[in-house]
Amino acid sequence: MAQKAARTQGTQDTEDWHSKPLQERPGFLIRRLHQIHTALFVEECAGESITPVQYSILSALDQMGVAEQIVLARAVGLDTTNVADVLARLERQKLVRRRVSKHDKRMKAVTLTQAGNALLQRVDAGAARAHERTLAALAPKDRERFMRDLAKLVVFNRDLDTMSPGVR
Amino acid sequence: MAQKAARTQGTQDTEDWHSKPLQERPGFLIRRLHQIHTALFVEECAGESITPVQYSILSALDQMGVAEQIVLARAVGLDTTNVADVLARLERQKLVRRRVSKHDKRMKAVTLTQAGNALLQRVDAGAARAHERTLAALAPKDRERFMRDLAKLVVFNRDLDTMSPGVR
DNA sequence: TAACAATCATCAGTACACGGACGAATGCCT
DNA sequence: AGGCATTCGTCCGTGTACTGATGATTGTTA
Repeated sequence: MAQKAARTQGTQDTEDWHSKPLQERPGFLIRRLHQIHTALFVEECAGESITPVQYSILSALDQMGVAEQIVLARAVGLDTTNVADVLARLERQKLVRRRVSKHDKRMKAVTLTQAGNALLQRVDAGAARAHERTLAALAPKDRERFMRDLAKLVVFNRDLDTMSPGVR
Repeated sequence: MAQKAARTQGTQDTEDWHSKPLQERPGFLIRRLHQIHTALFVEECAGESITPVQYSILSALDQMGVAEQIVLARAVGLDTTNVADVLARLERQKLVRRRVSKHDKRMKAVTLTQAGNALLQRVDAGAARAHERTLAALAPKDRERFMRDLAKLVVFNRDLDTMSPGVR
């Protein structure tokens, strides 16, 4: 499908691709924006030593109450290895608790501790500011549309990264 | 302007921020899109064992001819530690060559080898396809606007990540 | 010229991010 | 019940990404 929408100005074909400056390549800009947001997040949450990914996991946990690692992995869009890694760090800081699930002894049920919950509260405003600053260069209208497009791109490709198999 | 457009679904203030689903947070979506593009890139360049970052560095090198590590770092938006790390891998694969600069013995001048150039050629089409697929969910018009906004966001914040000091 | 600050690369340490392999537990299927 | 594929977590290895510290070199300035 979709085999040759060349011709319309931009969209040059694979030919002269590598002469395209980095600044105009989607992958490059996406990576850079990711870096920028991470830097802003850490800056806004200074003193609390937390990262965007950890914040995502804690947030998800807050919204879900209890969750197995694999459920968490799907929720935040990471593979299970990575989630286990991050959770180990969070557990070391006593922000979450992990215990073997009673129903299925293969699984580990994860919960937020009080400390975890408290951290989430403290960090909340900083996280909001970081997100706000990330998009600050766009006018409100553009910002909303940008977010919609972003969501569309992510949803469209949700099936091809990490947790490909049993999604559903 | 825009001081409390609450009510209209989105844009709530920092208050109930953490009740916002992950799927609607900029940082989350940006991270996911970055993952997706990386996955697509690797998939499209299968067999050639190369990553987007390595491709960026090789591309930059191709466009610049020769470059010191620090120049390269600024060009691709990475810190010098990371660049040195990636370059070490590329050098191990004989894709680049590093030698101490004659003018300034603190610096290392980096060049593309023939193998590096050849790899760049081979990978080019795959890289283009990956970029194309990353944005496939958007109509051409939306795609262009999205890219413009993306560039705007990155430029707006160029000074706060990594190579902050001597950038002009 | 001799002390000094700045610059560049590297090293060590930490954190994300993934694939592959493995053991334990589970569910199914005969 | 016994076998067997699947699922879940973990371990190992690789690759990005940054901070902080260190050593070598350079440029400046007293």
